[in-house]
Amino acid sequence: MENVTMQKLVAYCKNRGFVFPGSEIYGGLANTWDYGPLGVELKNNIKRAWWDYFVTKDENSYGVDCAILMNPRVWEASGHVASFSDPKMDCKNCKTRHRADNLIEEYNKKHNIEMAVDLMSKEEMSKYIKDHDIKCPNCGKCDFTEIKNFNLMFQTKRGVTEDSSDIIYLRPETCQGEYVNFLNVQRTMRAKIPFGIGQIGKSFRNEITPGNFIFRTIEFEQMEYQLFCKEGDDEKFFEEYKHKVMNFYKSLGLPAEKLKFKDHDKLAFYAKAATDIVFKFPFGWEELNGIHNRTNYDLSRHQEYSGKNLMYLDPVTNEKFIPYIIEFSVGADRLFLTLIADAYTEETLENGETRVVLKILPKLAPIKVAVLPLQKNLSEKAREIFKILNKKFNCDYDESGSIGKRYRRHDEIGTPCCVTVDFDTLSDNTVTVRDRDTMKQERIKIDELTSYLNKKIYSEE
RNA sequence: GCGGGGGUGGCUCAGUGGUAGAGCGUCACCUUGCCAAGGUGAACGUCGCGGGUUCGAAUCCCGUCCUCCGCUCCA
Repeated sequence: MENVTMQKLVAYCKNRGFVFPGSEIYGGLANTWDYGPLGVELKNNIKRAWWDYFVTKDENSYGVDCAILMNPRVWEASGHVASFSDPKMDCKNCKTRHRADNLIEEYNKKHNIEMAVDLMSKEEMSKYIKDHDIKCPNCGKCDFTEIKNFNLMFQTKRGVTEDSSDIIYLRPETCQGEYVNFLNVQRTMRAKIPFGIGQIGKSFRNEITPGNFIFRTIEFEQMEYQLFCKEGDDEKFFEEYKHKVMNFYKSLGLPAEKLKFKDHDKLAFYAKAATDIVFKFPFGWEELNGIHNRTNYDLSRHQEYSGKNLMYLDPVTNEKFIPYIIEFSVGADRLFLTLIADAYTEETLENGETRVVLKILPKLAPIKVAVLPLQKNLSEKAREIFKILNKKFNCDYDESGSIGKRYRRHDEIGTPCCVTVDFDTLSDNTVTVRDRDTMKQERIKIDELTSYLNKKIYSEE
């Protein structure tokens, strides 16, 4: 169980209908993945659990669902246009990669030259490097490839004519939608600070090196939450939410020993404090969830760039101020991987055989109940029961193969309960309910089946 | 982006220039009274894609895409 490899997880996800490589029949498209029939159920359950926990069941939280395409000025205000794009080039001699602007700045510093490197075009930078014989810091040769701009934001064009002024971006994070709607939410919900806005939606990043299956992809779904609070309360809420978020992951069944906090060594320019919750993936401890104290940077910038007043008026004290923001963010895809990696289990049975079990929390399981006739000539009764249960639960009906084989099939995809119909069912209206984890069986009356399963699948304790 | 390995039925792979294979899985029928039993039969491949060499290419050459490992990168 400890040595589950990524290779195994990818194969499992593909073979069982959780996740397929994107555009597979055309040879694929790197770092895109499609969720299959079981995957989409699991992912929806994960999103629902997050939404319930942070938005629906929190009195001071509101949800939004914002447009992926936003006015390009948003990304100028956020800093993405300026700092999400790097001029990169490779040394032809030693094959290392460098940022052209950094090399020029270092050179200028050494030679006491003052100039605005930010304003140089890539052609100018190339020429400058050649003219001044700026050398590769790794091997000492001056022999570079052309400079390429790596902009981590995907661009597209609005309008039918191709004009550079029509460039718009696919959002690289969802939170700007919450910021620009801060006043709309506050006004319409008559919200008082502190309050929060949550959003689940797709984001896009032209990552240079994505990888590790769905851990880092160029298109991904974020679940982000912004708490708006008063300056001075920010540190208190930062601490409070760190633990609230950690408790959420534990409530999904993730073990404490595979989760820990990790403070950032260096902070992003907008942040006052940043802590990650990291998870022990098969490829090491990596970020699952980020928590940031973004100060009033975002709303201040939007106030500056939009020219609109984004001050909050405290109705009690009549103070006016720009709220501080505590943000936490997790990828739905990354949480999906986390849960699958943790739940995937290969178990050795008493008879020496192994079974694969997806030990996922029942409420997250893609299929809740499987209805299985012991033999095919019991299918009429079994289908009757299936029809009753399928109104309430995501159910599967399976009559092919031996009963043991069908149990194993459902263990493998995490189905918490199997309902087996046998000949006694015809006379006494009871069925066998078999538990995924313990493999134990109970005899339950059909009348009581729905409430029995409901309790077993959705009870929190 | 760089270096190296790889791409053949759904999966794991064999096949070094001469009629595309195996195991597992899937489906049908038989059998089967609770934890991957067995039998019979069937379906599924333009060998990643494009071009070239050749009488003939899964096999040799070129390009390209995808993938794995390492580096680089990841406000």
